[in-house]
Amino acid sequence: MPDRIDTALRQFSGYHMKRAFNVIQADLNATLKPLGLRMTSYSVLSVIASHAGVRQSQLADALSIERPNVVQLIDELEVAGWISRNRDPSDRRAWVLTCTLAGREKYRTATAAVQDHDARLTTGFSLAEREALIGLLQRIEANGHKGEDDVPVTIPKP
Amino acid sequence: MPDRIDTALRQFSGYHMKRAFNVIQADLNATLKPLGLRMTSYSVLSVIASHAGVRQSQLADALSIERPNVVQLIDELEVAGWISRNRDPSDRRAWVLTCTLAGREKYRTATAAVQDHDARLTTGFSLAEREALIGLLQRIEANGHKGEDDVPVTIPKP
DNA sequence: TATTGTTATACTCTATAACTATA
DNA sequence: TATAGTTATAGAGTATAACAATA
Repeated sequence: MPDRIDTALRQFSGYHMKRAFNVIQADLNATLKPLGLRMTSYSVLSVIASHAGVRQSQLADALSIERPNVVQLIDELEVAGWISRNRDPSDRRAWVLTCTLAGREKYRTATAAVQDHDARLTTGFSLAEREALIGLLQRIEANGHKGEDDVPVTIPKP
Repeated sequence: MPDRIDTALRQFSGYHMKRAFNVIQADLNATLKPLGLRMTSYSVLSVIASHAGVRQSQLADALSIERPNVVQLIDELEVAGWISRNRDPSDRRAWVLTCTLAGREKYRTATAAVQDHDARLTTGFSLAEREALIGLLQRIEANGHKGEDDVPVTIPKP
Protein backbone atom coordinates (compact mmCIF):
# COMPACT_ATOMS: atom_id res chain seq x y z
CA MET A 1 0.00 0.00 0.00
CA PRO A 2 1.83 3.08 -1.27
CA ASP A 3 1.95 6.11 0.99
CA ARG A 4 2.40 8.37 -2.01
CA ILE A 5 0.84 7.96 -5.40
CA ASP A 6 2.83 8.72 -8.53
CA THR A 7 1.18 8.57 -11.94
CA ALA A 8 1.34 10.31 -15.29
CA LEU A 9 -1.41 12.54 -13.88
CA ARG A 10 1.03 14.81 -12.15
CA GLN A 11 2.48 16.09 -15.40
CA PHE A 12 -0.92 17.38 -16.56
CA SER A 13 -1.90 20.93 -15.66
CA GLY A 14 -5.58 19.95 -15.74
CA TYR A 15 -5.08 17.55 -12.85
CA HIS A 16 -3.54 20.23 -10.63
CA MET A 17 -6.13 22.71 -11.85
CA LYS A 18 -8.95 20.47 -10.71
CA ARG A 19 -7.40 19.95 -7.28
CA ALA A 20 -6.66 23.66 -6.79
CA PHE A 21 -10.09 24.62 -8.04
CA ASN A 22 -11.81 22.18 -5.66
CA VAL A 23 -9.98 23.83 -2.77
CA ILE A 24 -10.87 27.31 -3.98
CA GLN A 25 -14.51 26.43 -4.56
CA ALA A 26 -14.88 24.87 -1.10
CA ASP A 27 -13.26 27.83 0.64
CA LEU A 28 -15.13 30.43 -1.39
CA ASN A 29 -18.52 28.81 -0.85
CA ALA A 30 -17.82 28.52 2.87
CA THR A 31 -16.88 32.21 2.83
CA LEU A 32 -20.02 33.32 1.01
CA LYS A 33 -22.56 31.01 2.67
CA PRO A 34 -23.04 33.16 5.82
CA LEU A 35 -23.69 36.10 3.47
CA GLY A 36 -26.43 34.25 1.61
CA LEU A 37 -24.35 33.99 -1.56
CA ARG A 38 -22.61 31.30 -3.57
CA MET A 39 -19.78 31.45 -6.11
CA THR A 40 -22.14 32.01 -9.02
CA SER A 41 -24.61 34.34 -7.35
CA TYR A 42 -21.74 36.52 -6.14
CA SER A 43 -20.44 36.71 -9.71
CA VAL A 44 -23.85 37.80 -10.94
CA LEU A 45 -24.21 40.39 -8.19
CA SER A 46 -20.74 41.64 -9.02
CA VAL A 47 -21.54 42.22 -12.68
CA ILE A 48 -24.82 43.97 -11.90
CA ALA A 49 -23.16 46.17 -9.26
CA SER A 50 -20.54 47.29 -11.78
CA HIS A 51 -22.89 47.53 -14.76
CA ALA A 52 -26.26 48.94 -13.79
CA GLY A 53 -28.81 48.29 -16.53
CA VAL A 54 -27.21 45.07 -17.80
CA ARG A 55 -29.56 42.52 -19.39
CA GLN A 56 -29.85 38.88 -18.41
CA SER A 57 -28.55 37.72 -21.77
CA GLN A 58 -25.50 39.93 -21.40
CA LEU A 59 -24.91 38.46 -17.96
CA ALA A 60 -25.10 34.99 -19.44
CA ASP A 61 -22.55 35.87 -22.12
CA ALA A 62 -20.20 37.61 -19.70
CA LEU A 63 -20.14 34.80 -17.16
CA SER A 64 -20.49 31.88 -19.60
CA ILE A 65 -23.71 30.73 -17.92
CA GLU A 66 -26.63 29.33 -19.90
CA ARG A 67 -29.57 31.73 -20.05
CA PRO A 68 -32.02 29.39 -18.30
CA ASN A 69 -29.66 29.18 -15.35
CA VAL A 70 -29.38 32.95 -15.15
CA VAL A 71 -33.12 33.16 -14.51
CA GLN A 72 -33.06 31.37 -11.19
CA LEU A 73 -29.90 33.19 -10.11
CA ILE A 74 -31.62 36.51 -10.74
CA ASP A 75 -34.73 35.24 -8.95
CA GLU A 76 -32.65 34.49 -5.87
CA LEU A 77 -31.04 37.91 -5.80
CA GLU A 78 -34.36 39.65 -6.41
CA VAL A 79 -36.16 37.73 -3.65
CA ALA A 80 -33.32 38.64 -1.30
CA GLY A 81 -33.94 42.30 -2.19
CA TRP A 82 -30.48 42.90 -3.61
CA ILE A 83 -31.39 43.64 -7.23
CA SER A 84 -34.44 44.83 -9.13
CA ARG A 85 -35.79 43.90 -12.55
CA ASN A 86 -37.26 46.64 -14.72
CA ARG A 87 -38.65 46.46 -18.22
CA ASP A 88 -36.36 47.98 -20.81
CA PRO A 89 -38.54 50.77 -22.33
CA SER A 90 -36.71 50.47 -25.65
CA ASP A 91 -37.24 46.70 -25.90
CA ARG A 92 -40.12 45.30 -23.94
CA ARG A 93 -38.82 41.73 -24.19
CA ALA A 94 -35.82 42.53 -22.03
CA TRP A 95 -35.29 43.29 -18.36
CA VAL A 96 -32.64 45.69 -17.14
CA LEU A 97 -31.03 44.80 -13.84
CA THR A 98 -29.86 47.19 -11.14
CA CYS A 99 -28.61 46.81 -7.58
CA THR A 100 -30.74 48.03 -4.72
CA LEU A 101 -29.12 49.92 -1.85
CA ALA A 102 -29.08 46.71 0.17
CA GLY A 103 -27.53 44.96 -2.83
CA ARG A 104 -24.69 47.44 -3.09
CA GLU A 105 -24.02 47.08 0.63
CA LYS A 106 -24.10 43.27 0.32
CA TYR A 107 -21.73 43.48 -2.62
CA ARG A 108 -19.25 45.57 -0.63
CA THR A 109 -19.33 43.17 2.30
CA ALA A 110 -19.03 40.11 0.09
CA THR A 111 -16.19 41.57 -1.94
CA ALA A 112 -14.20 42.21 1.22
CA ALA A 113 -14.81 38.59 2.25
CA VAL A 114 -13.77 37.31 -1.17
CA GLN A 115 -10.62 39.43 -1.00
CA ASP A 116 -9.73 37.78 2.30
CA HIS A 117 -10.45 34.35 0.81
CA ASP A 118 -8.24 35.07 -2.18
CA ALA A 119 -5.39 36.33 0.00
CA ARG A 120 -5.72 33.23 2.19
CA LEU A 121 -5.33 30.83 -0.71
CA THR A 122 -2.49 32.77 -2.31
CA THR A 123 -0.59 33.11 0.95
CA GLY A 124 3.13 33.23 0.21
CA PHE A 125 2.62 34.48 -3.35
CA SER A 126 4.54 37.54 -4.49
CA LEU A 127 2.65 40.16 -6.48
CA ALA A 128 4.45 38.92 -9.59
CA GLU A 129 3.31 35.36 -8.89
CA ARG A 130 -0.29 36.47 -8.41
CA GLU A 131 -0.23 38.27 -11.73
CA ALA A 132 1.58 35.41 -13.45
CA LEU A 133 -1.06 32.92 -12.30
CA ILE A 134 -3.94 35.02 -13.62
CA GLY A 135 -2.08 35.62 -16.89
CA LEU A 136 -1.45 31.91 -17.44
CA LEU A 137 -5.07 31.04 -16.62
CA GLN A 138 -6.31 33.63 -19.12
CA ARG A 139 -4.06 32.17 -21.78
CA ILE A 140 -5.40 28.67 -21.14
CA GLU A 141 -8.94 29.97 -21.45
CA ALA A 142 -8.06 31.77 -24.69
CA ASN A 143 -6.46 28.59 -26.08
CA GLY A 144 -9.66 26.72 -25.28
CA HIS A 145 -11.80 29.23 -27.16
CA LYS A 146 -9.70 29.04 -30.35
CA GLY A 147 -11.81 28.22 -33.36
CA GLU A 148 -15.05 28.95 -31.55
CA ASP A 149 -17.48 31.21 -33.35
CA ASP A 150 -18.71 32.75 -30.11
CA VAL A 151 -15.82 34.01 -28.04
CA PRO A 152 -17.04 35.01 -24.59
CA VAL A 153 -16.98 38.61 -23.40
CA THR A 154 -13.58 39.42 -21.98
CA ILE A 155 -12.77 41.44 -18.92
CA PRO A 156 -10.13 44.05 -19.80
CA LYS A 157 -7.18 45.08 -17.66
CA PRO A 158 -7.72 48.36 -15.82
CA MET B 1 -25.20 47.47 -23.32
CA PRO B 2 -21.51 47.09 -22.56
CA ASP B 3 -19.43 45.08 -24.99
CA ARG B 4 -16.95 44.31 -22.24
CA ILE B 5 -17.70 43.64 -18.63
CA ASP B 6 -15.40 44.97 -15.92
CA THR B 7 -15.94 44.05 -12.30
CA ALA B 8 -13.94 43.34 -9.16
CA LEU B 9 -14.11 39.69 -10.24
CA ARG B 10 -11.15 40.04 -12.53
CA GLN B 11 -8.74 40.62 -9.66
CA PHE B 12 -9.63 37.26 -8.06
CA SER B 13 -7.62 34.21 -9.05
CA GLY B 14 -10.61 31.96 -8.30
CA TYR B 15 -12.62 33.64 -11.04
CA HIS B 16 -9.97 32.98 -13.67
CA MET B 17 -9.43 29.52 -12.26
CA LYS B 18 -13.08 28.64 -12.74
CA ARG B 19 -13.08 29.89 -16.33
CA ALA B 20 -9.84 28.12 -17.22
CA PHE B 21 -11.00 24.95 -15.51
CA ASN B 22 -14.31 24.96 -17.38
CA VAL B 23 -12.39 25.12 -20.65
CA ILE B 24 -10.03 22.33 -19.59
CA GLN B 25 -12.85 20.12 -18.36
CA ALA B 26 -14.85 20.53 -21.57
CA ASP B 27 -11.84 19.81 -23.79
CA LEU B 28 -10.65 16.88 -21.69
CA ASN B 29 -14.06 15.24 -21.54
CA ALA B 30 -14.46 15.66 -25.31
CA THR B 31 -11.01 14.09 -25.70
CA LEU B 32 -11.79 11.10 -23.49
CA LYS B 33 -15.39 10.45 -24.52
CA PRO B 34 -14.53 8.50 -27.73
CA LEU B 35 -12.27 6.33 -25.55
CA GLY B 36 -15.09 5.51 -23.14
CA LEU B 37 -13.51 7.52 -20.32
CA ARG B 38 -14.22 10.69 -18.39
CA MET B 39 -11.95 12.98 -16.39
CA THR B 40 -12.47 11.05 -13.18
CA SER B 41 -12.44 7.54 -14.61
CA TYR B 42 -9.20 8.31 -16.43
CA SER B 43 -7.68 9.47 -13.14
CA VAL B 44 -8.72 6.23 -11.47
CA LEU B 45 -7.37 4.11 -14.33
CA SER B 46 -4.15 6.09 -14.17
CA VAL B 47 -3.60 5.40 -10.48
CA ILE B 48 -4.36 1.69 -10.85
CA ALA B 49 -2.08 1.41 -13.88
CA SER B 50 0.81 2.93 -11.93
CA HIS B 51 0.05 1.18 -8.65
CA ALA B 52 -1.09 -2.38 -9.17
CA GLY B 53 -2.72 -3.74 -6.03
CA VAL B 54 -4.01 -0.41 -4.76
CA ARG B 55 -7.17 -0.50 -2.61
CA GLN B 56 -10.33 1.46 -3.23
CA SER B 57 -9.90 3.45 -0.04
CA GLN B 58 -6.38 4.41 -1.08
CA LEU B 59 -7.71 5.52 -4.44
CA ALA B 60 -10.29 7.66 -2.68
CA ASP B 61 -7.61 9.29 -0.52
CA ALA B 62 -5.22 9.85 -3.42
CA LEU B 63 -7.78 11.45 -5.70
CA SER B 64 -9.86 13.20 -3.02
CA ILE B 65 -12.98 11.29 -4.07
CA GLU B 66 -15.53 10.04 -1.53
CA ARG B 67 -15.44 6.27 -1.11
CA PRO B 68 -19.04 5.69 -2.24
CA ASN B 69 -18.25 7.43 -5.50
CA VAL B 70 -15.17 5.28 -6.06
CA VAL B 71 -17.39 2.20 -6.10
CA GLN B 72 -19.28 3.13 -9.23
CA LEU B 73 -16.13 4.36 -10.96
CA ILE B 74 -14.50 0.99 -10.32
CA ASP B 75 -17.67 -0.76 -11.48
CA GLU B 76 -17.48 1.10 -14.78
CA LEU B 77 -13.84 0.20 -15.38
CA GLU B 78 -14.45 -3.42 -14.38
CA VAL B 79 -17.48 -3.83 -16.66
CA ALA B 80 -15.40 -2.38 -19.51
CA GLY B 81 -12.81 -5.07 -18.82
CA TRP B 82 -9.98 -2.66 -18.03
CA ILE B 83 -9.38 -3.56 -14.39
CA SER B 84 -10.03 -6.52 -12.14
CA ARG B 85 -11.01 -6.74 -8.48
CA ASN B 86 -9.41 -9.44 -6.33
CA ARG B 87 -9.81 -10.13 -2.64
CA ASP B 88 -6.81 -9.09 -0.59
CA PRO B 89 -5.71 -12.39 1.05
CA SER B 90 -4.26 -10.50 4.02
CA ASP B 91 -7.45 -8.51 4.67
CA ARG B 92 -10.62 -10.06 3.36
CA ARG B 93 -12.58 -6.80 3.68
CA ALA B 94 -10.54 -5.14 0.96
CA TRP B 95 -10.22 -5.52 -2.79
CA VAL B 96 -6.94 -5.05 -4.61
CA LEU B 97 -7.19 -3.51 -8.04
CA THR B 98 -5.07 -4.29 -11.06
CA CYS B 99 -5.17 -3.35 -14.73
CA THR B 100 -5.98 -5.98 -17.30
CA LEU B 101 -4.01 -6.13 -20.51
CA ALA B 102 -6.79 -4.24 -22.27
CA GLY B 103 -6.71 -1.71 -19.43
CA ARG B 104 -3.02 -1.04 -19.82
CA GLU B 105 -3.49 -0.58 -23.56
CA LYS B 106 -6.45 1.75 -22.95
CA TYR B 107 -4.35 3.69 -20.45
CA ARG B 108 -1.54 4.16 -22.98
CA THR B 109 -3.93 5.38 -25.66
CA ALA B 110 -5.76 7.69 -23.28
CA THR B 111 -2.56 9.13 -21.85
CA ALA B 112 -1.37 10.04 -25.34
CA ALA B 113 -4.71 11.76 -25.98
CA VAL B 114 -4.51 13.62 -22.67
CA GLN B 115 -0.98 14.73 -23.51
CA ASP B 116 -2.27 16.19 -26.78
CA HIS B 117 -5.11 17.88 -24.92
CA ASP B 118 -2.72 19.39 -22.39
CA ALA B 119 -0.35 20.63 -25.09
CA ARG B 120 -3.30 22.16 -26.96
CA LEU B 121 -4.46 24.19 -23.97
CA THR B 122 -0.96 25.30 -23.02
CA THR B 123 -0.06 26.30 -26.56
CA GLY B 124 2.43 29.16 -26.43
CA PHE B 125 3.66 28.26 -22.94
CA SER B 126 7.38 27.91 -22.38
CA LEU B 127 8.58 24.96 -20.31
CA ALA B 128 9.22 27.38 -17.44
CA GLU B 129 5.65 28.67 -17.68
CA ARG B 130 4.23 25.15 -17.66
CA GLU B 131 6.19 24.32 -14.54
CA ALA B 132 5.37 27.65 -12.92
CA LEU B 133 1.64 27.08 -13.43
CA ILE B 134 1.73 23.64 -11.83
CA GLY B 135 3.84 24.94 -8.96
CA LEU B 136 1.45 27.81 -8.23
CA LEU B 137 -1.57 25.48 -8.38
CA GLN B 138 0.08 23.09 -5.93
CA ARG B 139 0.77 25.96 -3.54
CA ILE B 140 -2.88 27.05 -3.70
CA GLU B 141 -3.99 23.52 -2.91
CA ALA B 142 -1.54 23.32 0.00
CA ASN B 143 -2.80 26.67 1.35
CA GLY B 144 -6.32 25.30 1.22
CA HIS B 145 -5.40 22.21 3.22
CA LYS B 146 -3.73 24.19 6.01
CA GLY B 147 -5.16 23.30 9.38
CA GLU B 148 -6.88 20.20 8.07
CA ASP B 149 -6.32 17.03 10.06
CA ASP B 150 -6.40 14.86 6.96
CA VAL B 151 -3.99 16.13 4.36
CA PRO B 152 -4.52 14.30 1.07
CA VAL B 153 -1.88 12.01 -0.39
CA THR B 154 0.58 14.05 -2.39
CA ILE B 155 2.13 13.23 -5.69
CA PRO B 156 5.91 13.69 -5.45
CA LYS B 157 8.17 15.22 -8.06
CA PRO B 158 10.13 12.65 -10.08
C1' DT C 1 -15.03 -0.97 18.45
C1' DA C 2 -13.02 0.47 13.83
C1' DT C 3 -12.50 -0.15 8.92
C1' DT C 4 -13.61 -1.73 3.83
C1' DG C 5 -16.69 -1.67 0.67
C1' DT C 6 -21.49 -1.01 -0.45
C1' DT C 7 -26.36 0.87 -1.13
C1' DA C 8 -29.49 4.40 -1.36
C1' DT C 9 -30.23 9.00 -1.60
C1' DA C 10 -30.02 13.99 -1.98
C1' DC C 11 -28.21 18.16 -3.42
C1' DT C 12 -25.82 21.27 -6.53
C1' DC C 13 -24.36 22.61 -11.02
C1' DT C 14 -24.98 22.59 -15.65
C1' DA C 15 -27.19 21.67 -20.27
C1' DT C 16 -31.13 21.20 -23.64
C1' DA C 17 -35.67 21.55 -25.68
C1' DA C 18 -39.73 23.90 -26.08
C1' DC C 19 -42.72 27.67 -24.91
C1' DT C 20 -44.36 33.20 -24.65
C1' DA C 21 -44.00 37.73 -25.79
C1' DT C 22 -42.05 40.95 -28.16
C1' DA C 23 -39.18 42.68 -32.14
C1' DT D 1 -38.16 35.08 -38.66
C1' DA D 2 -35.34 36.03 -34.83
C1' DT D 3 -34.45 37.34 -29.97
C1' DA D 4 -35.24 37.85 -24.50
C1' DG D 5 -36.74 35.60 -21.02
C1' DT D 6 -38.96 31.57 -19.13
C1' DT D 7 -40.30 26.69 -17.83
C1' DA D 8 -39.46 22.03 -17.20
C1' DT D 9 -36.38 18.58 -17.08
C1' DA D 10 -32.36 15.64 -17.38
C1' DG D 11 -27.71 14.63 -16.59
C1' DA D 12 -23.35 14.99 -14.39
C1' DG D 13 -20.63 15.39 -10.12
C1' DT D 14 -20.43 15.21 -5.44
C1' DA D 15 -21.72 14.42 -0.47
C1' DT D 16 -23.95 11.94 3.63
C1' DA D 17 -26.09 8.28 6.36
C1' DA D 18 -26.62 3.66 7.25
C1' DC D 19 -25.57 -1.15 6.49
C1' DA D 20 -22.80 -5.98 5.97
C1' DA D 21 -18.59 -8.29 6.35
C1' DT D 22 -14.31 -8.45 8.37
C1' DA D 23 -10.56 -6.88 11.39
